[in-house]
Amino acid sequence: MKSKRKSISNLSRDKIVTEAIAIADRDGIPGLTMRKLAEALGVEAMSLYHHIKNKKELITEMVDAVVPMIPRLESCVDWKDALRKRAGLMREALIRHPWAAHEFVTGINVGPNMLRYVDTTTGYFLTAGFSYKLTDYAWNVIDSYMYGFNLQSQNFPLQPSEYKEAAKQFLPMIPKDTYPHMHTMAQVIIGGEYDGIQDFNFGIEIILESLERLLHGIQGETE
Amino acid sequence: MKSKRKSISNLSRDKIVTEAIAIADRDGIPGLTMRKLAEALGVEAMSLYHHIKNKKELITEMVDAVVPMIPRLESCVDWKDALRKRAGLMREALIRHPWAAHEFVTGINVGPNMLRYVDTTTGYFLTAGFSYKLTDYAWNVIDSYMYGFNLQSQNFPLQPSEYKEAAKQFLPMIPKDTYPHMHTMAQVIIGGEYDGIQDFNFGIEIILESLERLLHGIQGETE
DNA sequence: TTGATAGACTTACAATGTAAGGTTAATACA
DNA sequence: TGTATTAACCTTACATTGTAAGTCTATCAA
Repeated sequence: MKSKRKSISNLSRDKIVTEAIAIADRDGIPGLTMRKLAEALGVEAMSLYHHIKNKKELITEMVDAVVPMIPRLESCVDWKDALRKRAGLMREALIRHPWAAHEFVTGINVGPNMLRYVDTTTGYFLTAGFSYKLTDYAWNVIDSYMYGFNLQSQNFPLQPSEYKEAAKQFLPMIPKDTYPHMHTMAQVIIGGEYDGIQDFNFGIEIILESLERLLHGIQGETE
Repeated sequence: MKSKRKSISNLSRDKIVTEAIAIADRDGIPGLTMRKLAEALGVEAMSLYHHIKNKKELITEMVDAVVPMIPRLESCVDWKDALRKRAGLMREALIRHPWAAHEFVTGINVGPNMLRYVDTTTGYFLTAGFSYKLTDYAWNVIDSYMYGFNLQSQNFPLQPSEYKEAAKQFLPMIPKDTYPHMHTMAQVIIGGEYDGIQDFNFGIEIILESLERLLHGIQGETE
């Protein structure tokens, strides 16, 4: 008598989460209010509380729902390629859902998608021959970078095409004698030989390269 | 006739910012309310608005006030040592002010301390011989990692000493056939050969090592 | 039929940032 | 000295938020 009800409830729960993600994608988490969400679902705000405990729990569900599905490592695929693919997929997810990076990084997530995601990632490293300890380290470096990069770039107020003009505008605020390096840096930007915060992949490659050297024991410099 | 007023105003502004930082350190940014802040200063909430435009501006000031003072690169000091030092100082600041990482990463900051901080950092790279473009890339990788790592570890709900017990508790939620790698990882944790999210420095060393190789042109693998 | 209950609704409240405007005391100038 | 200006603070008020508490209703088991 309970299982039947539960399935109906779950359906509604899914609809709530889906709609909440759509709203958050548009308006951010502050723009996701219970009233607005309810209205979008043709319902009153308090009705939502029959399906979710509170807003925090809703966000937890939303986070798990946007965890990207990353492919299992097939034996023939290089672990580095697998991690590149994973980084690309996560980056796409973070771009599609601009609120998500902050939520991933803040607070714990143990939804089924996240668990699968983490398990697969861990598998990449273990299969490649990393120790458990090194796997944890490596995984952490990559994710810290991924989240940090995306948070920074998502919140950066300018488009690459606007850099030149902005730099020109701010140059007077950066006198050469106080900030010599930044002054020149800004001039370089104005000169057009430069295009600002770029290339997520640069960092991924940097990190993967060092990890590979660690894996092959080329140099034990781990401090 | 105006400058005299201004100095009094600035003094109050500083006191507001200082007190706001103290409150945020204790209660976080959500716990920093205008009323609470005013009360701590022996004043009514609306009085604050004579010195600051709004809460957002206040936070901007707070952020700049906690930017660590990093030493200028003296010619004899290795650029990597300078960056290690910088990372350590920033990490201390982020630990002392748990709200700060999020604010650094979210929204732009052009206060005088931040400008000096960025200028000095840029100087490390340029002096070492990095191009402007590579300097920007490198600076970005390090900061993305720094912010990402701190956000993750600060929000991680467990102390290292609690890992073992937590892992034991969660093990049933991680069946071996669904999550084979994580299952073993959790067992390793229980086995005690492992101590969880650790070592900020690991990532810094990893990144610095690759950057040095790029600087010396050992391998052009930058994708 | 009856009565339990899932699921929606109504009302209400406390907490928040801050707009609008009032009060007071110090300063600038006649 | 007297008067006008104004910096600094205060009072009141409001819209917006999450959500507690309780109500109504249609469905389904008995």
